[in-house]
Amino acid sequence: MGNTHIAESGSVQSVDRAIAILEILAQRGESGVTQIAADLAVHKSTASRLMSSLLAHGLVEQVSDRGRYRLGLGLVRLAGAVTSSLDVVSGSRAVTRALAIQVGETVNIAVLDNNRVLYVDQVMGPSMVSMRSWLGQSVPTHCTATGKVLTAWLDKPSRIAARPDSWGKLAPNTITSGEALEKELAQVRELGYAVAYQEMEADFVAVAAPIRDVHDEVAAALVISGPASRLKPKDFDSLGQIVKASAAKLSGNPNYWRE
Amino acid sequence: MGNTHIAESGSVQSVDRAIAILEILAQRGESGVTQIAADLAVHKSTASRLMSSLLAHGLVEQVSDRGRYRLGLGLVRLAGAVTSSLDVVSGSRAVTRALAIQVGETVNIAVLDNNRVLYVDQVMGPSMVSMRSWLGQSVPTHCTATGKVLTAWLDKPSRIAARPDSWGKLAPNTITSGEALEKELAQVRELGYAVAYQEMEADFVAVAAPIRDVHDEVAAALVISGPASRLKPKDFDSLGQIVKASAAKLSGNPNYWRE
DNA sequence: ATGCGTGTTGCCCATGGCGCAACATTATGC
DNA sequence: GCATAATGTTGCGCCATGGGCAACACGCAT
Repeated sequence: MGNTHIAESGSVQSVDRAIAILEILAQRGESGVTQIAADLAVHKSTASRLMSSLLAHGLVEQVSDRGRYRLGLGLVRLAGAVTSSLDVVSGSRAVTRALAIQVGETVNIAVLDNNRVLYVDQVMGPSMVSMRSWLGQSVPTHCTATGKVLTAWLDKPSRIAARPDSWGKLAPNTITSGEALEKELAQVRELGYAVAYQEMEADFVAVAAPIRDVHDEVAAALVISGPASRLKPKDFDSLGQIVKASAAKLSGNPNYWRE
Repeated sequence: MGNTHIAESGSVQSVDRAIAILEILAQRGESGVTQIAADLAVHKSTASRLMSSLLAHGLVEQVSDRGRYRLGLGLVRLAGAVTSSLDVVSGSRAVTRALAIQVGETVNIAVLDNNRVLYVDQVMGPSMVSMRSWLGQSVPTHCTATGKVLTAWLDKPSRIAARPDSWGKLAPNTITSGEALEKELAQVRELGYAVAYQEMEADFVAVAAPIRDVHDEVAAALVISGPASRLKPKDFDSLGQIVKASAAKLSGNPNYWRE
């Protein structure tokens, strides 16, 4: 995220600055007025007034009087409206709940967002091991089943843009080169689903399939996840077919899964 | 939420307007530029430019070209940073996961927000029936265990301000008068926990206890919930004691659960 | 083909956003 | 305990930006 915003048609500079503050706080956790002013290259009185507006609406809050600021719960309220409207329009939760019951694991929906995976809805399965809140989390594309599904059908320049900055080994089976990833994505296109078997985290397994828009393009990914002790390689193809079937029910929705 | 913003020291009018747009879209689902302009009492070119800034940052998106707007997934990303930081600072998820395992039901944390209950974190239990995403949802105070906990220890004018606008019967046991609610809240203060037994929804039961700040004031509520077929009246007191014990572990955290 | 409504954008000007300076408060070092 | 430094806030005045107007492009209904 660039700190200086190049003026473009129709944008409002002070609104852009206020949103940049939210993005800085999302990355840093907490910041003071002086630090925010430095990041935005504005005077600290400017930063103080922008923070004041965000504070008044609950989008930021002060950690202590005359101290540092952090993101506020007003954002949780607004995000709740987003996830509710995802369901209102697509009816996705009926499908995701049925899938969670059928396979007994956590189910999520994710989209591609700034070349990373963003989890936008979640239904948890009965497992204790998978008690984890993915909603709102952002993860890399190369080591997640959702990321593979969201990128496999992109053109090559776009697939390359979505690759990680570094190929560190995050888990026993992390893909660590562009070549290996291209072969993996070719297989995803052939099978119609993706698997991540202990690639982002040890013991963590996910199976994902594409949710397509009316133009048959991949708009989102439907994914089930759980521990390796329960999701074994011999089951991957049957699970893949099940997830594909559920994702197909969510595909073809006009005016929804658009980026 | 008033549409006209009375200028106050340190606030930035165009930022206030942009946030007001987000709040309108949260309430309405979708809106057009002309409608937003009318709500804000500004020219539609002003509304169009404000929307353009929000669009550029992903806080809104267009449902279709030259059409209506809705809240964007950028808010889900920002909210994810909020719920992650709740855990980072308070370590609440270790406690909420342990509680979910212990009682086998869904666990949530909620705060009082604009005289309503706002769910800010969630761990789901093993039950299929309780598969429901509360995160970001806002519900009334009088018919929820969390709402009773969040309001019981307020002074009387604040308790009255938190009452619903109407006393409609939402479920078999909905409280339908201020007098009955006052008696209920007195009992909550005495027991140290609250129960909602089929009050907001049929078959839905919740047991909540207060999370207190360093000043011993109620900052948030910890709640377990599930269906009436599993959570029976004879169990309420033991469940209440268990939730109180878990809430106590989350209490006394400086600089966190502040409103 | 025409009329209507919506959303966008160039232009210009009035105003609101901003930087400066001063101040209050808190934290830090000695 | 005191002096200094750093942070955040706020009054003031200026000017750069936000915003209204008008014109335009587009989609839809008739």
